[in-house]
Formats: sequence, structure tokens, C-alpha cells
Amino acid sequence: MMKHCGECITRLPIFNMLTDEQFESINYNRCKVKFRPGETIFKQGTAMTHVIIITEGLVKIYLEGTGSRNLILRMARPLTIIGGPGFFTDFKHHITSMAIEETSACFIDVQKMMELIKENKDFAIAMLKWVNIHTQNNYLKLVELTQKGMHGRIAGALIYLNNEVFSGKYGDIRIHRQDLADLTAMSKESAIRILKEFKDENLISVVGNTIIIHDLPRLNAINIKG
Amino acid sequence: MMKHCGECITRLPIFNMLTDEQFESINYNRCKVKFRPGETIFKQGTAMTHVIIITEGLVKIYLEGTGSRNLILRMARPLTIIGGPGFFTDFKHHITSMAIEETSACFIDVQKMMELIKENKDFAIAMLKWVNIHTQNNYLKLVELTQKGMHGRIAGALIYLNNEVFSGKYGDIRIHRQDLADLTAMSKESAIRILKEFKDENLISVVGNTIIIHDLPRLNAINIKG
DNA sequence: GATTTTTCTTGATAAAAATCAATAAAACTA
DNA sequence: TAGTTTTATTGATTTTTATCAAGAAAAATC
Repeated sequence: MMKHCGECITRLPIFNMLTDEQFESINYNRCKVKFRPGETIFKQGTAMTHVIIITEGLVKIYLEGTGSRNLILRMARPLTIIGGPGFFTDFKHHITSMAIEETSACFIDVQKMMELIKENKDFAIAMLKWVNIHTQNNYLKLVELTQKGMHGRIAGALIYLNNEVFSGKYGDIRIHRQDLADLTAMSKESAIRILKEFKDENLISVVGNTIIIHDLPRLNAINIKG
Repeated sequence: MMKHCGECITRLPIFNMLTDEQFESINYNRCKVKFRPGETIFKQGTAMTHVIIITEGLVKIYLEGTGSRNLILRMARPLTIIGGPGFFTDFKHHITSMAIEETSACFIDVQKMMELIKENKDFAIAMLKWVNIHTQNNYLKLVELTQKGMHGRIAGALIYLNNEVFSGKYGDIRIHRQDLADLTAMSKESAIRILKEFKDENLISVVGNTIIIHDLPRLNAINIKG
């Protein structure tokens, strides 16, 4: 009866090291919320009172830049924690997260999380590890976006979407042109043009917002060579 | 006699929460090393056996990208820890650090650091905070480099160098053209041209590798508007 | 189902930025 | 100091990428 939150917290490796009591402390007053596509979950700049765990759906996590330009850092599927670098610093959200598909999320109190980090070293280390892996991704992203041409960036984004976001049970890639542009730091028109080139060369097929990769090896080659 | 390492560890806030015993455990077999300009301290991809604390000089921290292109993440002065996201993950260096000026650094054993993190919650939290602040900087960098034009990026870099790297006792900005290019993700030639424009408009003066900012407000304006 | 709104597409054009090449100036080395 | 290497500069050119505008298609709304 203790760990009744099977969908949510128990399956996340990062919570494995909690005692029953500790687990219950964050489980007690958490709440589950549903979001429709297009709804904002966290907004960059607001107070970070909670972190969430995605339990269903798909979320995009992005930076709001200058002049309504966004930069998508990643897409998140269940089971992912969405927190951010506000932890132990300014307790603000530094990212905006928005539901792309119908999404459910568990809200967990940040105060409770902090207590656990202070109480439980293994949990603290797991958090540190988690943050460091994100830093590694950010480093890759920095190089990707500043040193590769548009073709390489689109190829990279498609591979990412294929392997990590729409893999297995999630079916074909479904993404808006603007999101693909925000993921690759280019204009929407440029993204469209390159998508069309890839289609004309039979690397992919495109029907509406659905993209199917036909020639992953060649896409990989484009991704690597830039 | 315990905390004889006044130059190095004691002045770093992150070590404040250590007990004398804990402090001594990392102080015991640390070693201080000197580097000449151009010498590599850590190399991306190698095993992370130590972290360092810069005690003298100036270091550039960068990502080695594709085809000998580098991206400078930041410059580090005393007293800065240089570690990286290999901590608790793959224990490899994900950044390269190279001395720009004559530099001294204390090498601290990573195993010892890890023991301390496990022993001392406050230290673990300080680390978490430290990593999060870096993530915030990486986010800013991502937006800066993907959404701003070259003029804005050079202006931003000059302001950064002026306010955070060559402030106070460190004198005027001294930087190679290639480093300025690697800091702003553009070609060396482009960096040179924009520098010349800024000089022609009396925003800065340039003599060799020395840059003096004359019109910070206008540089700020360029930085903000992109 | 008609209308409105949003998203997508395409072409033309302009702007931004990289590359190439050749020289000049500095810094280093023997 | 002479020679060598590295770094900086400049102009010409090409490539890359964004912007603008107008129309088509799709999706949402009434």
C-alpha cells in the first residue's frame, strides 16, 4: 500500500535509493496533472516550486530566446524528471516545457526534494549524476549547433527523434516544422527546404507532420560530415 | 598548521563546509603544477583522475569540435575549480583546458572528492549548486551563439572578457584573434573584421592583442540588440 | 459545412558569414 | 640578427542562411 504510485515514481531509477519513509514523504502530497498539446507546464522565469515527472505523453523543453525565437533542448517522454538548473541556485525555471501530445505529469514539491537530497547521499549523488549527463548533452548541442551546417543539423535531429523520441512503441516521427526548426536553430523555411531535399533523395518520406526514415546510414553520414 | 594551503583550497567557498579532517584528506596528497601558455592541462576524452583548482594565471576551457574547430566555453581565473560533467558518470574529461597565461593549478584526487561528497551533504549540495550555475551559463551560451549575429556575439564576448576575465587587477583585455573567434563561434577572419569595425567606430581601441573598451554603453546596446 | 486561423510551401531576394588567397606583421628560434 | 614560424590582415568570392511575400493546404472553430 505504500508504493501505490507505480506509474510514476517507483519506476524511476533515481528514486530507487529512497527508504519507504522518504519515498512516502514526496509521494504524500504530490499531484498528477493532465496537459493538452500546446499547454505550458513550466514557464521560463517563474518560481520553481515543483519539479515534475512525465508519466504519459510527450513534452518539449526549450529556451525562450530573443524575439520569440525558441531553442528546443530536448523532448521528454515518460519517465523523465523535468527540473532545471534553478535547484539550489535561484529556484527559478530556466526552461519552458510544453506538452506536445496529451501529457500527464506528477508534480513533486521542491522543498521535499531538497530535504531528501540533504538526508540521502545516494539520492544526492544520483541527482549530481543526472545533472552531469545533461551537461554532457548541452556540450554536444553547443558543438552541433555552432559547427555543423543545416543539412547535418536536420539529419542529427531526425536521428535523435527516431532513436530517442519516437522509438519502439511510439511509432513514426511526428513533429511540426517550427519545432524541427527550433530543434536545429534555423528558420522554419530552411528546415522545410532541407526536409524536402531529403525527401527528394529518398532518405525519408514525409506525409503531413509524419516523417519516416528510409536510409538511416546515409542520414548518419550526413549527420557526421556536417 | 592544518590549513597551510592558504593560496588554494581554503579561500574557495565550496570548501568552507568541510571539517578539518575532511579538508586534510584532500589537502594531503594534492600537488601543485605550473603550466606555460599553450600547455594543455586536461584533454577532452582522457580519464578524469583529478580536478584542479586554478591558483594563478588564466585558463581557457573549450570543447574540441569537428575538424579542429574549438568552442571556448569560458576562461577561468583563480580561484576556480575545473572539473566537468564526467563526475559520477563516465569519469572522463568532456572539456579541454589550456593555459593562456603562466598558470598554477592544484590537482585534487577525484576519488577523494567523491568520498567527501558522500560524507558531507553540504559539500554535495555545494557541488550541485555549482553544476547548476554552469548549466545556466550553458543555456545562455546556447541562445547567445544560435540567435545573435556576429556583432552582438563579439560585443558580448568583449563585455564578458572586460567584466569577468580582465577586470580589476588583471588590466586590459588580452586575447588572440583565434580565441575570440572560438569564443563567439565564428571564423577568425570574421572576428577580425568586426573588431576592426568596432575600432573604426571608436567603441574600442586595439593594439596587438590588447583591447580597451571605450564605449561600454554602446557595446552593451549592440550586445542586446543582437 | 463554411469560415477563420494556423501551418506549410515555394520562389525571389537580401543578408550574413565562411572560405580562399596573398600579404604583412609579430613572435619565436637558432 | 637572420631566418622561420605563427599570427594577423585584407580583398575578392562563394556559400550559407534568413527574410519577405504570396499562395496552398491543413486544422480548428463556429
